[in-house]
Amino acid sequence: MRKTKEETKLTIKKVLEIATLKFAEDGYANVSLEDIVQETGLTRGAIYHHFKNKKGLFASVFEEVQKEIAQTIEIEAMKSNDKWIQLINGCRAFLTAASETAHQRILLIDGPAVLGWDTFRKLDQQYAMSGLKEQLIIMNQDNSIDLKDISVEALTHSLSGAMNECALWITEKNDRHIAINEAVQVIENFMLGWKKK
Amino acid sequence: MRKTKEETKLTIKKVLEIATLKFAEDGYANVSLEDIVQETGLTRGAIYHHFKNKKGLFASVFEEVQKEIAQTIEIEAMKSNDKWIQLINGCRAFLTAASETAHQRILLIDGPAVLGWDTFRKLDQQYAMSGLKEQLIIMNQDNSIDLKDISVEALTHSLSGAMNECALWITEKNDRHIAINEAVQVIENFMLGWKKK
DNA sequence: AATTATACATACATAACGTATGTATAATTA
DNA sequence: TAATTATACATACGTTATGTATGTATAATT
Repeated sequence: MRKTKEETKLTIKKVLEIATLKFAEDGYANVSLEDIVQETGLTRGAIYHHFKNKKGLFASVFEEVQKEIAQTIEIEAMKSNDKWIQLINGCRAFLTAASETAHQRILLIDGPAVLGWDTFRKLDQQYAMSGLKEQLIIMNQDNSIDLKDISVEALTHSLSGAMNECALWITEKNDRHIAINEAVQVIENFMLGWKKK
Repeated sequence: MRKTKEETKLTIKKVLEIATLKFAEDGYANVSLEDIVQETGLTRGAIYHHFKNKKGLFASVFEEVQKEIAQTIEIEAMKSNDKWIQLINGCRAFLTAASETAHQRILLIDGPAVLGWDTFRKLDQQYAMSGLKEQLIIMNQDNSIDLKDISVEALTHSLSGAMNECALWITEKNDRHIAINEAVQVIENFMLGWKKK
């Protein structure tokens, strides 16, 4: 009955993939472990062996999605050397990724509710917001922007919140491309006040 | 066993009050109807008589909290005749109310997850965001601001999202007063680009 | 005065979570 | 390589929470 380490990795991956799909489609509360069990062809025992409980499984799923998006952003942002363009491109990449992926329900809706605000914040900080904050600090230091007496933390949270909400808004628009542009334009205008020309 | 209409009103009010407290403290998922039943001294039957189910009870609670905050904002905003000051005061009032009330978990965290994004958005639109959007449109028309080619919708969502996130951030800071000021400053700066001098 | 509607209570069916335990076999050690 | 141990699951069960069906007393209505 015991599987090889390679096989084990595969089963975990399989569970995560299916759980991600189900959670994204139906929402955490509407997915029972039994659903996941059936689609994976495993049993409850298997899942409880690899994950602490339903919430633990969700946490793993959440982190995976988070990582994936963070990577996408990093890649897109780094396509330019201009710090300002990096910022804007990063924002666009987030809006695109977070609104297109079927995973946004996991990331933005169920995430905070299931994990709790503090846990969510820690993870969001680790993967998503730290990058944004650092970028702002760097830009402030090398004079790409001048934040003056503005609180970087408040600014970071404001931008992050604005983009999270926009991602959800974009998803329900029929022409996502237009909506993304509109959102990026707003975000860029938000920052324009601090831009050093 | 049957109560008079007055008494009925009171029981409903009692259930709502206790449910609000419990949901705010422990979160929707961690509150069982049994908890509420015990604290109200009623039975499950009573609750299912007045509300469709647990989610329905939460929806009622959510709407109450929403209404309450909307009122506070309206009152604060209308203390000035200057449209710009109305906007900023409204934002400050929201940040204050949504971060100080113990109800923010209901409003910002559980709300979207339990009700679903679309329902949440509809209610949020009805009570919170419509006011903001209207204010922006009015200001744009009477030349308090000039939004140019910016999408009002995208702007509204951005501001709303920024403030929601800030409200949560403010709550976990030890000096809320300072944090509120920092957040208001950011929001005001966001809008400054469009302000007609 | 008779009827009806309603504000609950009680009892039960169902579903979902989580835990305890068992087992086969891969991995490790002797 | 034989013996031991650790682990990847499966099975079975206990518990809890939701929701539904039904009963009953009494306020409201006719």
